Order: sequence, then structure tokens, then C-alpha cells
Amino acid sequence: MEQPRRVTIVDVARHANVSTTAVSKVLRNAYGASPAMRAKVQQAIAELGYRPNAGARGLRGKTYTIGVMLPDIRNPFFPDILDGITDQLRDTDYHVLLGPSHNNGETAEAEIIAAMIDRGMDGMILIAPLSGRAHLEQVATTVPTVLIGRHGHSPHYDTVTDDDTTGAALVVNHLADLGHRHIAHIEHRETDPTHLAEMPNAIRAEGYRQAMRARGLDITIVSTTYTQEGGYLGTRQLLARPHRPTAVFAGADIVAMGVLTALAEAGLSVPDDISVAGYDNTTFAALGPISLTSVDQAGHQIGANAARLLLERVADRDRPSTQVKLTPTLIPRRTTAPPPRA
Amino acid sequence: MEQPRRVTIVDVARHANVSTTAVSKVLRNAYGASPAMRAKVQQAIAELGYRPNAGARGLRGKTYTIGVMLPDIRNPFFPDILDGITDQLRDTDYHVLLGPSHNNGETAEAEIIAAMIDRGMDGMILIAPLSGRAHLEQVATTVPTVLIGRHGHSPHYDTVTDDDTTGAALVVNHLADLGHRHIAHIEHRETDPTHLAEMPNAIRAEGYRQAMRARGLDITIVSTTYTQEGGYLGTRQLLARPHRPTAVFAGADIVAMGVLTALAEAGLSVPDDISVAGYDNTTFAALGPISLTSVDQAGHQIGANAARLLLERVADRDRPSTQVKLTPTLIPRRTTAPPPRA
DNA sequence: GTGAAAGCGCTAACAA
DNA sequence: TTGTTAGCGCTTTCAC
Repeated sequence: MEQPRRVTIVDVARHANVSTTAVSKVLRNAYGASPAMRAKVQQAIAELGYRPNAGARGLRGKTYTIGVMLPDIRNPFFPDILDGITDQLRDTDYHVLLGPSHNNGETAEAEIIAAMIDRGMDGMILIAPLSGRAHLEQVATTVPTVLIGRHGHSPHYDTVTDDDTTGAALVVNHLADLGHRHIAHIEHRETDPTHLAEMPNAIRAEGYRQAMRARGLDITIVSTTYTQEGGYLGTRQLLARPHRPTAVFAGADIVAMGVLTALAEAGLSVPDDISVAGYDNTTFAALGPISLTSVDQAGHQIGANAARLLLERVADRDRPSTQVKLTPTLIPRRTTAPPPRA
Repeated sequence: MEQPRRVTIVDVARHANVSTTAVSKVLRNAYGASPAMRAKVQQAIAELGYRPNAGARGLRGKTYTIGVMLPDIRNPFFPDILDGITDQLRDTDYHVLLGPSHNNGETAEAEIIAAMIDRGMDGMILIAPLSGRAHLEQVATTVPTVLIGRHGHSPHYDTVTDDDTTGAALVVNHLADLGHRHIAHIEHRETDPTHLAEMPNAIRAEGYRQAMRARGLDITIVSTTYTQEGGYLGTRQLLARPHRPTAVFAGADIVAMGVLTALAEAGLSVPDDISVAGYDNTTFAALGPISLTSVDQAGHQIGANAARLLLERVADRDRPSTQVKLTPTLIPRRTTAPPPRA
């Protein structure tokens, strides 16, 4: 098994007795190649097993690669988004490459994004990025960009969000309708003013506050992180308080997993002693032994919309920016029930 | 916000009053640049915010990119492997890009692998690839390659595996020691002879058979897939049989999730009515309300070893191939207990 | 130790 | 419609 030189466009051109330009045109479905020429070239490509070198293409034209920045591969919500992106890109010439940022904060995230740009991505989809506005705009002027989950507009990038205010209200109203008066919320701690205005977790927390006030209920918020551990620690805090809530609204399913762990440890039964609701309606929420009440964000649609907007912007860099906002729905399951009689 | 031309090596060279060759040498830490020159160039790079274009580098040299083929982003075991890879690559010039193959079979997987090679990966890590031997060897002769989870040797690629035979035996012995006589196994259906000899799922199933025989127990195998749905459907099949098992050994945690869902639906309680064990010891197995007995494969070590072997092979393509085999351990939790009195 | 020049594989601009 | 030519940003070779 030798190391044979890779087949290049020159080999194809020679094999088909045409110019490299002709081959290039066929590759790109560009104007200026007769059907006969196309057929000849396509046959040569097939016979030689030619595949274009994306790096070389990128030097002059496009790499046909879309980069997706994933803030946390462990969050089971993101695969839904990815499926949507992949489905939308099927039957195009584009491929998706993922850049994993392991929940390591803004600097690590910026490095991943830069690394993907260095590698010639034609467009970028950033899932709930932590970067400041200025950085996001700089990225978006460098390469077509779509933001997922991030509220707030810019002429330079498109956004796809879910109505997190409504989503939080769905949970609060569901619990209040069941008779709960003391509903606590576990949020992802946020101090940065831009994040407070634009990050989905902050919008959810604010939606919780609004909905609670509208119902005339008192607000109880614990600030940790959107991780399993954050849910665990937040719940421990709540249980240590004198007046225990009858329901916990976790800002994400993965947080709810930690909540359930802490409650089980404390010997509390769900939903008999305490109700729990999550957010994202991940596949794990549907699991029999979990059966978590959650908010469905239609991750697949989010991803599909993001990919669609990105392709449009790759095709026309100067089109006006678009904001897509989807509406969440509540999926009631077995972790929520009326509160125990006091 | 304009679209400024990206800073190139020529800009850096001009700014530092040196040749582009000199800049290139500094970038690659190559021989032939005095400390003074290095300092000058590095300062120019910092001042201009220069970042090398990976595609252009790849045309002559390396892209400093490692491609990881992920067969299924939903499987919570893979993030552990990825963490290991990332940790090992920290403090090197390499970046990781992920190619997601959504459990779509061998053809889709081959397309992803090809797409990553087209995009100039310096090395590839393939996680439990489905491809045949010939294809894997062809990939490995094209670009340095390490296989994870795949048993079987080749001079062209390195492998990192876990001792799946032992892992399966750990589960069987654990359950048999608890008093179970009727232990069923849910496997990923496999007919391809190479897969039967090399894929981890097949080795696990064979390990189950061996361990059961050694204990003098009858074998019950249901063949579905390594997905949540596969676990669900497999369990329904088992429950429909006249003689219901007292324990189910799922070939992967994600399969066990489906098992638990089906059992909950059937009104069976775990572990009082039936015991369940998984494989992979994912973070979800540790969840309070799940608390799944599982086999720990040390995903982090698997990933770290794979990345280490890959870097060695990128540095020296002709080094002899290496096989790393790690040893699994059993993590008993609350889903396994003695069988109910008959 | 340093730099000039060639060339990697491709596409864009242009000429025929 | 087709082909010729230049050049994208970098590394390599080879003079000096």
C-alpha cells in the first residue's frame, strides 16, 4: 500500500482532454460548459476518483464548509439543532464541521471561532456564544455568521432564537395552575450587562420574574450554572432554606438532571413532595424513569432556519439581516403535579 | 464596519522588515532564525494580529488540524473521549474539528471521512468506524489515522480499544453473583464478518456469551441497535416472551435508557422486578434518579491515548503501528440487585 | 542565518 | 463555449 499522489484537477483535465478551467466550471456548476463537456469531465472525475482540495479552493473561492461552534457537547439539546442544520444542508455541496468549546469561557470560545475562520469556513453558526457584541460583529464582518439563541440585533449577522420569555411563562403558569405558590427558579449566573440583555438564560430568568409578578407570586431565584452540577448545587441551597419551595423550574433540562439527583439524595419524592420542570425537551426528558416536564424549543427547526439563513447570506453578503423567532410549547410529564397539602 | 483584507504573511514580513521565509520559519519554530529575528517577527505578528491561513499552509505543509469522526453526537460516552483528545492537544499547535456522522451507516460515514481529508486534516481519529478493512487502510495510507474502539490490527493505523470481553464478563459475573440465572443481553445487530470480529459491540456480545457459558447459564440475546430506541424495542421483545429475564445487560448506557423507559411503561420496577446494567458509565448513568450500574471504559484515557499516538504518527509516518488496550471496571449502582424470589 | 524564487491546487479575469 | 494566464498565502528548496 503505497502513498500515491492525490489526483488533482490537472490530472482530470489531462484525462478528459480539456483545460483545468473547464473542470473547475463543471465542479462549480458554473456558466460556460457545454453538456458534452460536462459529461466528459464528470466521467473523468469518476474514473479517477477525483476529489477537490478544499484548502486550495478556499484560496481563491469557497471551501464549501460551514463551521458550527458548539459551546458544550454534553448538552443533549444541541444534537437536535445539529440535525436541523445537517438536514437543511443535505443535497448542497456544503459540509459541516464542528468546533467544540468545552464550556471553557469566552476566551476559549474566541480561540475556537478564530481557528475555524483560519481554516476557511465559508460561514459560521454560533450556538449561544458568550462573546461581546463587538467581537461578534467583527466575526460577522469577516465571514457570514448566524447566531443561535442570542437575542439582540445587528445588521451584520442573522439570529435564530426561541421566545424564552414566553417559554418561562409557560412553565410558571403550568405550575401556578396546578396550585403552586412557591416556585423557585435555578438560573445560570449572569452579571455581564450584554449577557443579561441577550443570553437565553437571562431572558428566561426575566420571563420567570415577569410571569411570577403577573400571578402575584413571590420570586425565589438561585444562581448557579447551566450544568448538571449547577442544578445539584442550586437545589442543595434551596433545601437548606427555612421555607422550601413546592416546585423548581430549572432553566435547562441538564440542570433539572442535577435537581433530580439532589432531591433523590435528600429523600424527597417527585412530584409528590416537590415538582420539577426543565427546559429544552431533550431526549432525556422523555426517558421513562425521568419523564420530565419541559419546554420544547423545536431544536430541529432552529438548526434548519439557521442553516437556511446562512446559505442565503453566503450567496448574498449584503442582504438585510434577519431575525427568526420561534415559539416554544410546554410538554407536561410526570415530574409536575399539584403541591402536597400543607 | 468594513471588510478589511486579512493580514497575510507578506504584511508581517514587510512590517518586520524581513522576508516571508523568515516569518514562516518563526511560525513553524523551524531552524534558521536567530533569536533577534524571532523577536522582531513575533512582535510584528502581535501588532498586526496576524493569523496564518490554514488552507494555504496545507497546500505545502500542514494545516495543524486533527479531524475526529463522531459516529453519533447523541451518545453521551463520546464527550468523555473528546475531552481526553482535547486535553492531550492543549499546548500544541493543533486544533480539533469534529465531523458528525448521524448514525447514518457506512456510506454516510465514508463521505464524512472523505470530506475531512479533502479539508486537509493532518491526522484523523475515527471513533468506532463502520468501514471495512480495505477502506480504513486506504484512509490510513492517505493521512495518519488512529482508530478508537475497533479491534484488529493493521500496520497502517494505530488503535485504542477497551477490553470489551472483560467488560462484558464483569457485568455477567456481577449479575450472576447477585443470584441471577436468566440474564438477557441487548446487542447492536451485526452480520458483517469484519464487524463481528472487530466492532466493540460484537466483542461485548461475544464476551457475554463466553461469560454466561463459563457460569453454565443459558444465553438470551436480542439484536437491535445501540440507540435509545434500540433499547426500548429490544426490551419490548424480551417482555413479550413467555419466560421473562430477571436481568438485562444493555450493550451501552444509551441502550439502557431505552430499556428503563420500556420497563417503566410496562409497570415493572427496577431493580425489584428486574435488574438493568449498561456500558460506558456516562454522566447520565450517575444521575440520581437513574443510578445505572455500568462499565467504566475510561473514555478520557482512550481519547488522550488516541491523540498521543496520532501526534507521534504525524511526526513519523513510518513508525510501527501501536495498539493500546485499556481495562474496564464495573461501577455498581442501584439498578442491579438480587432477583425477586420466584 | 537569511532571502529569492518556485510551486502547492485551485478559481477569476480575461482573451480567443 | 473554451482555454490561457495570473495569483490566492503559504512552505520549500536552494542560493548566498
